[in-house]
Amino acid sequence: MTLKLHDTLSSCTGAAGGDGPLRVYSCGPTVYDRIHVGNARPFVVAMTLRRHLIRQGRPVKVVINVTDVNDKIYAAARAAGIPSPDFAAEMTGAYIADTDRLGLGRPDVEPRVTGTMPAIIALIETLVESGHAYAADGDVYYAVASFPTYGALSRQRPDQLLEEGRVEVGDGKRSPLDFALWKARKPDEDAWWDSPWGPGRPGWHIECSAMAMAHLGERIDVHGGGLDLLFPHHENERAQSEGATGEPFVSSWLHNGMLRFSGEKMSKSVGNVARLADALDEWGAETLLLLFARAHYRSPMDYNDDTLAQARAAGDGLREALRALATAAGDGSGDAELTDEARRRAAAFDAALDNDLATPQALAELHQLAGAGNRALAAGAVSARAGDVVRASLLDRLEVLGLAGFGHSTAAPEDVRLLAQQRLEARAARDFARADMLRDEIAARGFAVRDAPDGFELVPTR
RNA sequence: GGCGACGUGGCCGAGUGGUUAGGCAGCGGCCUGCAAAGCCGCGUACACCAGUUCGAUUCUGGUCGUCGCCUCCA
Repeated sequence: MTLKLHDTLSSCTGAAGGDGPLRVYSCGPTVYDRIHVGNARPFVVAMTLRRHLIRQGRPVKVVINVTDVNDKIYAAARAAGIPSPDFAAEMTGAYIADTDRLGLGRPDVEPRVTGTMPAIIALIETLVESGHAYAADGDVYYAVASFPTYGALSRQRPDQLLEEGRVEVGDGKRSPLDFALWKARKPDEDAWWDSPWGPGRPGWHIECSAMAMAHLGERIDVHGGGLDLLFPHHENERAQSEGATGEPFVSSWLHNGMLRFSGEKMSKSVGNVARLADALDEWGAETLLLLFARAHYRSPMDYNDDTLAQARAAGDGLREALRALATAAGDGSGDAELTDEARRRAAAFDAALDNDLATPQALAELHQLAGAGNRALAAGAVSARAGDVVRASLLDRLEVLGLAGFGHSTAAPEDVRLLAQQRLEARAARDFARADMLRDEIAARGFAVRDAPDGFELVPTR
């Protein structure tokens, strides 16, 4: 099985990675605020890829950085009245905590800009020495004209960009297209580092080149991030990295589509954001993960109550199937057919993910298996043993998507069981008014009661 | 204006030159005291206009529309 990914540079879908661990770098957040749901998408994509490969025993190394020095951080810290390093540390902690709640685990390395300063400065020095960069009054700029294929990744033409005249003209810049690798310290900036060019801090793009190379080497397999980072961020990263090494930097540039909120991109600058933590509070990790998985990572996707409710409903179906399989006690006449289908669907799930992380299709395989299980179960044809096998195979793949929690069932507490028992008795006495009242009471305590041949079943609501 | 992505049934979302993706919602039925869950049945969609073809949702050209980037942005 070969992993194929779509590469933005070539706009082709092709084999990703060779021998050795798949080296994946994905642009993480700038921690000037709590992250929103859109910020979580590249994290989910990278971690899904990681989990998919790990489940199959294929080696992978995922690096997602944290940008903890930046203009916006200075500004936000100032507004909050605390030192910017403290502010950045606090927000970094919040980012870790928020993404932890998704239940996808952590990347292998999560480097901070502030912890990578020597590598960043060394990379800038290399670029200066090789003529790709020049110093000017304590700033250092990348000379875009020195990189012939600048614009190839984002399909921008340098002459066209210049014509637009929208690029910022810096004081010491030779060309308006040039961008800062190092920025001299400004008087009100309370975090800075010494460098050959004087005190200051790195520009936005150089950090990612340095961190990727520091942890994955000069050539990496996959570089991910939001489509909105394509230009200028990734274009500049490519120019820096390849300028420094003279070699191709990335085999597959992976760009995820934007989340749309009310028809527009969810973005802090637009102001239409839903914080990840709030979304998790309201909908839970599983519904959010399912929402992401239901759309291909490159497609734009709508984030709203309707799409979330649909994701939740789809999840409920899988949850039900798992619950039912756990209670299988049939004659086993359908075992062979069902376990065979489970094998086929599981393989198809893997193949779908190998095909440019086609999560909607992968999910469809699971839904089909769930349906097959329900049908066989309804026919009383599934033995307890086969039920377990199929259930385990379903959970095994759901785990890749972070959805193994669908298999957990909350046992009803004693008081709820007592109410259900009383309802059973009321029904036996044909006191249906009382039975319905007890059902409402049970519902108020978070459980749905279902009649079963041998009594009742209590299922947690949500 | 430049560059790019995309337009599939009520919604989400695969896919293919001629044969049912799947899910959710909806309707009818089975089951149930009523439900819930599950099962059975039901929708012939592919933006528009031309062209190629025996045949196009799938190929070609054009039109329209949506979104993104071109500026901090996942």
